[in-house]
Amino acid sequence: MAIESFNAEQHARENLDPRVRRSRQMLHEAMASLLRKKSFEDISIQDIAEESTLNRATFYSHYPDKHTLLQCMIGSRFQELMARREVKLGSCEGALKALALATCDFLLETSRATCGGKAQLEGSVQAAIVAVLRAMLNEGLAYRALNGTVSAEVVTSTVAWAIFGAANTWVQTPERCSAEHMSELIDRLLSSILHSAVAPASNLG
Amino acid sequence: MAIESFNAEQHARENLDPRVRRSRQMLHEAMASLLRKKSFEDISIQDIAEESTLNRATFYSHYPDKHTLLQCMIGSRFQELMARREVKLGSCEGALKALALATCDFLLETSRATCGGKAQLEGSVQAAIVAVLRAMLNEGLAYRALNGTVSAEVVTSTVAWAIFGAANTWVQTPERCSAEHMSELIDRLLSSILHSAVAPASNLG
DNA sequence: CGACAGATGTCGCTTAGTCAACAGAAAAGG
DNA sequence: CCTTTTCTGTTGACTAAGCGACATCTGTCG
Repeated sequence: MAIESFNAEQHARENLDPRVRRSRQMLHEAMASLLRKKSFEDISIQDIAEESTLNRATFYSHYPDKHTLLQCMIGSRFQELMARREVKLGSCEGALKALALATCDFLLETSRATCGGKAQLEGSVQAAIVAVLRAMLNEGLAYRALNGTVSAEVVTSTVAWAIFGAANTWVQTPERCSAEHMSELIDRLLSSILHSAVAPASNLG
Repeated sequence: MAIESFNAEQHARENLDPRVRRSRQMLHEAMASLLRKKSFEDISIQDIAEESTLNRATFYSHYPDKHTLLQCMIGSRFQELMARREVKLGSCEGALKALALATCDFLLETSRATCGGKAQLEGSVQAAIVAVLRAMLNEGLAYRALNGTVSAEVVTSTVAWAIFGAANTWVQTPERCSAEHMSELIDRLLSSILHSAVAPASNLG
């Protein structure tokens, strides 16, 4: 239920009843707001209903539980950040670095906006972030000629998790370097992996 | 239709369907937002519908026209300002001045948040503001012994319009004094009128 | 002048959200 | 331990909002 509902939420983002868009938006905001006050496991469905001013039954008509809500919230906010920065892999050079930078910024901001400070992210949340990264990487590769040595899915999955892993340990490092510097580092580490998937003629920054 | 619907909106503010509250809130915000971009007469119902992300039919189920919406918006925002400042005529001393100050601040802020800058207020809008003033003055007098020389309604109406008149010309004065000073002035001008309605023993600041 | 694009109210049908009530699963606590 | 309370999912009846369509009523242009 988790990933499917998240994807459904994202893909049909346009032609979607304004009411459900609003309700989900309100549930997202309620969750974000509550996370500033208490830890995730202390948040009840009732809390979410009250904070969002929506009825409890309405919550259940959108999400089966609070984990799924959190996952969808993270995914959609991460995606919004990407959209705001207009991060697109179409424009080769520096795209990978931009992706890494966005991930670093997002994780840092998320951990700051959370009650526990740097509370370890839920497993499902990690998956949500990686899902966005994978989708973007896949889209980036879609327009390129591939050499069939490895499946594109494997490559993008590898790179996506690698970005997440790097960024995640980075935010949890007490004395960390700048996000800018970190993303530069990630770019250098991973660009070769990405190149290994595309045909020699094609070029990916 | 105008005043009645406004009052209905205010009085039943608590036990009111959340959906209705939300929709009206969104319509208010849409109107306020549009007023920053264009003048009132250039705003169409469709504009309001689009800006609020509500359906055009939904607008008509709340307000008969944009004039009524504007009026309700002004009234409710003015009332909110009062509530925020906890202006209450129960606490005698300085209450009238606080009322005047709130009115000055509100009119100034409203004219600033309007496209035309200092565009003359609609007649219905003036009535909305005065209605709030009158209601507060009436409530303030309700707990006091009155000498029957003049009806309380006449007094509060007089004072309310006087406050509005003073504040309104004040905001339209290019080189005006501070709102603080102006409200002090209004207080001195009008407090005697208010006193004329209450019994000698009672005291109203 | 008519043609035409756009705004206005209004209507019927569909769907989302509200609300009260329910039974069952945890916690709390004496 | 058993009671009491709180949270949880779920249901069904009711109401608000969405949507498309329609007949107007503008204003504008050739």
